Amino acid sequence: MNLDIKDTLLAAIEEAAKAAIADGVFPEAQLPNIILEVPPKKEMGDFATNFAMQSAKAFRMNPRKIAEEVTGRINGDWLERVEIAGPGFINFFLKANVLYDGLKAIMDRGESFGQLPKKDMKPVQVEYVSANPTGPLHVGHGRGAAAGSALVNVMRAAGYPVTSEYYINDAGNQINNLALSVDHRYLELLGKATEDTFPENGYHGADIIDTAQRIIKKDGDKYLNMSEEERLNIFKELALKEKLAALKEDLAAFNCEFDVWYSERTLHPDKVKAAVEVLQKNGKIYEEGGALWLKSTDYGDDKDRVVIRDNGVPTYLAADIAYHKDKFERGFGKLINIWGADHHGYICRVKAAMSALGYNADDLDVLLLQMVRLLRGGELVKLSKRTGQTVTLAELIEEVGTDAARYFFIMRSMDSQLDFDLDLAKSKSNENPVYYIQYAHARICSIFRQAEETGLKVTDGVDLSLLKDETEIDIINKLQEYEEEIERAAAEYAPQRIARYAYELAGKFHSFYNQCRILGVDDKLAEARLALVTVTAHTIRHALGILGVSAPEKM
RNA sequence: GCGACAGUAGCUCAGUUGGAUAGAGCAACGGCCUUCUAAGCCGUGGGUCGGGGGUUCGAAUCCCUCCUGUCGCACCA
Repeated sequence: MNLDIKDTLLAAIEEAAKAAIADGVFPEAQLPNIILEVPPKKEMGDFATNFAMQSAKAFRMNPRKIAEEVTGRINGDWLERVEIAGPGFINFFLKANVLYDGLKAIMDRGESFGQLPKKDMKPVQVEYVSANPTGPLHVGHGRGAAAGSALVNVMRAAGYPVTSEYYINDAGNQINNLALSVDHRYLELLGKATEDTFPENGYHGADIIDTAQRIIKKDGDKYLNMSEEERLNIFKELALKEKLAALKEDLAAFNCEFDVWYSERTLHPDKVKAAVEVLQKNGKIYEEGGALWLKSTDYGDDKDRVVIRDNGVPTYLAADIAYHKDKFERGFGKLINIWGADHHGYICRVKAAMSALGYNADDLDVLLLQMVRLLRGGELVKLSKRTGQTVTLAELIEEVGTDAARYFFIMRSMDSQLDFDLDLAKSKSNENPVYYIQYAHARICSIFRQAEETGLKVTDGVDLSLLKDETEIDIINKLQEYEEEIERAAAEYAPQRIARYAYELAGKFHSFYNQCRILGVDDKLAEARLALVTVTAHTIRHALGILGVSAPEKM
């Protein structure tokens, strides 16, 4: 509910409790943290607190007795009445004008409703997707893309200073394997190699063959005359450029924008070297078997980890340590990484490295995204990275659309496995939650169009107290919760809360729509209702915007 | 073996700073379109919150233990 009235109420409870202590009714004791909640039933009032039960032990008193003493000391012109219920809940019933004042306050916010004040804090970085540029994004990356961008959006709405970043793994073995794969396909297409000699760690995707074909179309067989090394270097850069461009295109089509594209290559060799030197200086590196090891076991890891191989080449971890060190050096106070759950074993060693560098490992939060399984016709779709048998994000968007795909990815909490039902996502039916929300928005927009024709509009003198229907009250209450929901979703890194909120708000609107008419009723009432749905449409649009889902005006 | 995450209605899932009679969608059943979009609304039925212990006024929620599922446990990334 409305944050102001909540603060007023909290203060009133605290004051009442302190007054009771001053009166000698309660013993001197530390007051518990007072919690206000919206009760599950309307008969339980607009707000409730379990303060009496919380403090029963400290006061050594019966909770109901405590509740009586507190309620006897609370009054305010915003309060209709107070009741004590159950084991000692205190239920507050607010005067109706509080509700209408709250709605008026939202109306006055206009387009800014849903945008919380900027927080005064060090910038936060969210790094997500960061898939290797060795092939197209698949559905698993899609979940990361949807969850990450929604998290960025909701944190920005909550006022956090957020920078989004994509780490491009454009150095290391996988890029060499990419070059080898393209090269082999190139030779194959020119009849100089056969499938059975395909590189062992090569990429089998059809996109690699496409790349080779494009090379031939453009330059023919001219690369056959070069040394293999020369050719591989050219193919490497060419393929990398192409894969990266495709990746950016896929993400843009999926409503994901990144502030920074960070190249791993810029870490080599200086920043990697510098990071290792700091670790050495801190005594967290030792040599064994010709390799340099990080003493990650000092920080709870199962075993120590190699950072520089015996051949002198840094491991992936070494680059990652340098990368995260660089993030902190860029001034971020909080780092959030979104990783696939299959990388969870990696968390401990990276955090260990941060501690070993002298940073606070708690300033790095790694969010794990559980796996996605695809269902079609009730059957599991078999996927294999090894053979290139995947469903790409582009194919998914093609099949079900960005809106449905994003909503489905976001609506489940990150740590639940997701069964993505392709048939459900593309069904234009009442089984599909994303359409349910969009439909509510489209219905309101339809009303706007007709209201305009009849000349109905909201004026400064609108009388909101005419909104007395239960479905109207429900919507107003729900609207009041929106910014608190944004705050929680951001603090808990839980964008799925916004998906659910949008669904629930849409549901309240649909109930209202079937219960009450806007056009054709008394002018003053029509105006009040138009005001109500105007704010509702804005809020749905805002929530969908956080989710990266469109809010169509017609369906 | 170790670890992360899950186990809640027939199905898919909400609900973790401990709170009132555990919620929603789908599926099932019964109603609502001469009026602003029926992609909608209203109603009915449906549960040993994986099992067992513990903590306390109170546990789906916290602790211990066991069972089941998924994913990991490289000088790969």
